[in-house]
Amino acid sequence: MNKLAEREDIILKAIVEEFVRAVVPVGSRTLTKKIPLDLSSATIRNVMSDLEDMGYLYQPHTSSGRVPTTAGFRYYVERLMQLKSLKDEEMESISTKVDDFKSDMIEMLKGTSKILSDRIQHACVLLAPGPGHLVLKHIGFVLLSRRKILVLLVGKSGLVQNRVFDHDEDINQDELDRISNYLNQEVVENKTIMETRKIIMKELRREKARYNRIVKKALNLGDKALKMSEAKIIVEGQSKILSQPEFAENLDKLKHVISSFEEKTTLLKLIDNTMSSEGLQITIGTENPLDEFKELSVISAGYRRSDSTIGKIGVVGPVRMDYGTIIPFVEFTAQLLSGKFEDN
Amino acid sequence: MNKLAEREDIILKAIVEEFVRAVVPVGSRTLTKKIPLDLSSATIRNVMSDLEDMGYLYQPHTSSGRVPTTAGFRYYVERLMQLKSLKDEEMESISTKVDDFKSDMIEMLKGTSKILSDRIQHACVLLAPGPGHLVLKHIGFVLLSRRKILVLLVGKSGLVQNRVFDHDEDINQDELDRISNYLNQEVVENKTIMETRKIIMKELRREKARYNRIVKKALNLGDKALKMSEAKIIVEGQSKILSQPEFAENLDKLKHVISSFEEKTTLLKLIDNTMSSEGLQITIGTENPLDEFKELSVISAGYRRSDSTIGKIGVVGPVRMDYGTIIPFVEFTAQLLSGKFEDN
DNA sequence: CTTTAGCACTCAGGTAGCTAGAGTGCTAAA
DNA sequence: TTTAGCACTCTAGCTACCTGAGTGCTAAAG
Repeated sequence: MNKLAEREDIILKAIVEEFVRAVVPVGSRTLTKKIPLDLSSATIRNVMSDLEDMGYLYQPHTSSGRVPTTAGFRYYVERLMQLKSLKDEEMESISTKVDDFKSDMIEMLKGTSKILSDRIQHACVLLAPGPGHLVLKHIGFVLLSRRKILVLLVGKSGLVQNRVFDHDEDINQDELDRISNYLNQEVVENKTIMETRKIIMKELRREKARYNRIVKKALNLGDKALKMSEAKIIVEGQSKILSQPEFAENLDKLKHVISSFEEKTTLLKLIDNTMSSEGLQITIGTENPLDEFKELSVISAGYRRSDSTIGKIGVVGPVRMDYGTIIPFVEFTAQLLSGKFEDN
Repeated sequence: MNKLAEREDIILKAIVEEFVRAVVPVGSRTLTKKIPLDLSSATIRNVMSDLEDMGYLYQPHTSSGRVPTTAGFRYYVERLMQLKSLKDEEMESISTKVDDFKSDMIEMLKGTSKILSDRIQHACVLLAPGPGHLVLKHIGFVLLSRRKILVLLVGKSGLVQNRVFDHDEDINQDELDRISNYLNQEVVENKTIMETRKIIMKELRREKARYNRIVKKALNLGDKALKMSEAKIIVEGQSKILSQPEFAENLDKLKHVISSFEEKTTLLKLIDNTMSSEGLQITIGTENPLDEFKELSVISAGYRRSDSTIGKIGVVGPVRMDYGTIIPFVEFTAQLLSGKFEDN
């Protein structure tokens, strides 16, 4: 994407911003009033025509104004946009609201998504930390029936995961208690599930395990218990999409998009595709490989615990979003979440 | 609601069913073909006119066919409708799907709602059992930080509930373990949370508690741990509402309804209003006291553990629903859930 | 070479008028 | 009591027309 002439920059910027504001194709006359340059509409028309040739604009029909293409928005986002930094009160207000949530991690993440969604009036998608990243505080077993064992994994932050599995021999609650004691004392404390599993694997290979029945059982059971389940996706404010003027007439598209949002697997793909890398990421309209989201943009940012990205938070809205305003919000929220997951 | 003449019954039934099918006002000519009687359209017109006077039908405008009113649907549901009982395969298929869910109660309920919603193509609202109804198998405490305690309540069926609360004095994990041992052995086994609480209250008043520190602490903690949290509402398939033809043109109403669905408090009211009684309940259109839902009907049924209703499952859709098909589904699903919560 | 004024042209969207079709209510006869 | 027949009503869809915003092109001015 080559740098354009300065005048082209100014005009493209004005077109994008005017289009974002009014959601209607922008014409040359309107622009004469919006740009700081003193040019006639005819001149602007020439520039617009150039920009169209370069692929930054397109006309819905011959005699209409221009609308930025995906490439136009992309250029705008990379070179023209000015980020509007958040006001201190704004940050303050968000972070106190987030602090108000109780200790259940999922509730906190849902709440945070809702806050973000309400602030910027677009849908919000959040990928919760995979269970592998849970920092364990405690592991417990409850015998439900002769060979059915419930495992409880309690995270440092108070998050609980649980799951039932079948054991291949009879076992009683006392034994389970001894096993969980062993695991809690020897293995678990302050490591993530992934780390814990690695340790267990290693231990299993060591001599000692072969000779101590309880240890061996504990490790085997621990291994089974920590097998990971899939990541969780949270969506808030989907109905915000209904309010977007571009969907007001096209009910079919709307339906399609909304039901995609209900389909967790589609969302998972969306996140795989657009949220895979770390840091801030912006996917605009047709850049999105999923058909359902070709008319939407996704702005997302990862949040982290110590050095690794453990989840993502993103905003999904029409291509015509106010990128300059929304990006700082998304970044701030991601930072806020990182802070929540920091060990302290 | 008085019984109508037989011919009126037949015609009203045909009108309701034809309207449900075609979602368009029903005219007299159409009816001549749909009813088993050999009557001319003029005669039918007279009957329709009578039915309109009685308030069962109305005309959107003078030269259009008739549409059933709320009263018309009500009469239909109470006297005319034939329930289509579920096929065995259908029941089989639903119940195996529900069985597939893992032990987390909320996940199971969500999944069940989704299955129901997909089968009947309408939104589904579910009120999860208040935590007081869980039959306890095990209670556990994990110390998260000095005064923050996580309580784990494991139900007999493997359902887990957890919650964090603050304790007013320092405590350590050993002590917590002793406390949970005491509670597990002396109090918990095979009683619901509510029952357990009652027992604890009684114990606390007895002499013994005053002299044994651990027992006292245990009872106090148990009391705190079992304080009930608010009921949880689950919504699945809201987007099904988008596909309803009656909303296709009226985007504003649609928006209103959809955002009401996102607002948990509104839903709570809906459930208070329409799901309060036990057994099957049907609320049609304007019978609903909430403005947002005046154009929707709710079919709901309670599910129970032993003798008390512990939650509700309901379908929310346009007034023009296929009541005869949907009601058996809702009833069956509620029974299925009751089964899940039964002690066995 | 760049800019601009001017003009012819295009197209969406709104309005008005017309028609067809579905449906009604009423009346008079069977 | 039922029905055939007829006049009437209203919606939905179609066409024609007009307006206004916007364009592209050309030729003249800077």
